[in-house]
Amino acid sequence: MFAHSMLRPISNDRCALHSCSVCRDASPELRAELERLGRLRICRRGETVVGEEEDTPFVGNVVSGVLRTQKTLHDGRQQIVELLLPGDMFGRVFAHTSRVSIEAASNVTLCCFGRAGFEAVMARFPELEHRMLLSIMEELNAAQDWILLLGCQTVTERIASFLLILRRRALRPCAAAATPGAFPIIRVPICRRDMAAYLGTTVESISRTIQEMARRGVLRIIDPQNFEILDERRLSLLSGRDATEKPFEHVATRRASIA
Amino acid sequence: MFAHSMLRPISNDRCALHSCSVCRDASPELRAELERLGRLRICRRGETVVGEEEDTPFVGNVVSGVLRTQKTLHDGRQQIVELLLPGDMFGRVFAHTSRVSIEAASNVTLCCFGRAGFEAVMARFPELEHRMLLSIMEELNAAQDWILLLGCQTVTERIASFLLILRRRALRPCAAAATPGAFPIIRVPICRRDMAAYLGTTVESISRTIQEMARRGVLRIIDPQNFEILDERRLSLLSGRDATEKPFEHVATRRASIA
DNA sequence: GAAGGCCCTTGCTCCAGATCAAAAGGCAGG
DNA sequence: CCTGCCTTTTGATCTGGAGCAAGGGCCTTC
Repeated sequence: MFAHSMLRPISNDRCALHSCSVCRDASPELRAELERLGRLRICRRGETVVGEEEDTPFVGNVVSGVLRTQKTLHDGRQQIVELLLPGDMFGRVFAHTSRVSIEAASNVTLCCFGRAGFEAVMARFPELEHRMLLSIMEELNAAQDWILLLGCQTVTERIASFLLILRRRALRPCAAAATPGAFPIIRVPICRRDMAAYLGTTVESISRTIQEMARRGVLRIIDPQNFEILDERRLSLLSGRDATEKPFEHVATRRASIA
Repeated sequence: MFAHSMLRPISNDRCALHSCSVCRDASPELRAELERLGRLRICRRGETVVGEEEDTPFVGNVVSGVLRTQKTLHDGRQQIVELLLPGDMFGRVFAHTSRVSIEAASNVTLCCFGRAGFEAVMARFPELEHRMLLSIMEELNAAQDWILLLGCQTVTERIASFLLILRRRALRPCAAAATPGAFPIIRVPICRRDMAAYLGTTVESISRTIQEMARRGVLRIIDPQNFEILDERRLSLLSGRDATEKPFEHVATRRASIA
């Protein structure tokens, strides 16, 4: 029987992340160091990489697939706090116990670094520590954006925002190479249940809202995980984040104003 | 007429934060450096320290009072993303434009550092950069905790959690000195409108919920900003975060289970 | 000391979205 | 191929909390 996850050293042509993760722009010495430390690991969908309140033996980045980091209340309610796509880092340096559980939302390939080893490299390469600082600041920006989304946007706005975020990610240089020419198609890499846990709503509401968007001609449902964007302008308006939308003068409320 | 905010150098006995902010445990040289760079600034309630999408000329920490960092949607809906209490840092190093607006939720005293100057000190003192990394990681933890709160907790749970967080902050060593012996009293340093914008709800819901808690004997309302905790155990249960609460086996839903 | 603004509270109404229920399709394992 | 499980969708119902309105108290400004 195989171990339920496999570890192996990174051979030069394995980790395709050199151009878009911690390794990007790293000096040759640092890159060599990281390559020596890194181990590829494959996890199947549903597998837990790090448990909540558990020790975090390693950090790393996602090579392919999607990780979810989530928190669970004692009565079982769950909230996905972050989705980690290829190129994103997972795990926290200097943090002995994880404040979230990290699970595979799809089959994933990870590039893992032992936490102690990684910290040692950080101590020797200030450029790495600096890069980590910037990376965590970016993560904080995203988290604060999510707070806005959960705190005062409707389910429709959340879903539209989510689709647009996925789209922007897919159009980023290093990801675009992976899905060439698929311009108006958005691929949602997670199931409805995970979408619900991420967006702070339920599978039923998501299903209804997306079907409604399709009826209104905003998008076409190719299959439950793939949509063709028919009217990006309108999707952007639905997201409530459109910059061209004129500010209203009336008193702000918690709910969206009637569109 | 006075400038609407005043700047002055920190004299040795002015900034009381040596023991609990960036300065804590700083080497004497670093501390001297920061003291030379720091300027005290006083802002009145409602004043904007840094506007959304504006340039951030400085970073710093809160000496007294409360700052709120908030985001605004184009139709005017607002969400407070963070409350910064004495000892907390505001502003982002290396970030040229702010992603939030930073405003005084009460009269505040700030200790400000020019951003460029602070970054220069960081470059010379790795211990400072490291401390910043840890500080931002802590901020990220708090933000992710807030995502859980907004994503799947009821208004009652949010309020109870908020009160308990304030309580824990007030009991922390360096803050406790400021309010000695005030054990069962929670002071809420912000108005209902800010509470609502922070907790993702409305002033009416907050008012009703707190009154209900008082009717049930969980707390006593001394005045709208001061509460005496009568039953901490029950408050903790209401927060939905009590560790002793037994996990249910039934299917988890988005709503709280009937208590 | 009068006026205007906030701030907080409370009653009433209404609705977005959660919950409950059920059915159909797909996939993995035996 | 059958069985069981999971995913997605759709319909029907219910409710937590938002919206609206109004009243009283306090503070600041003129």
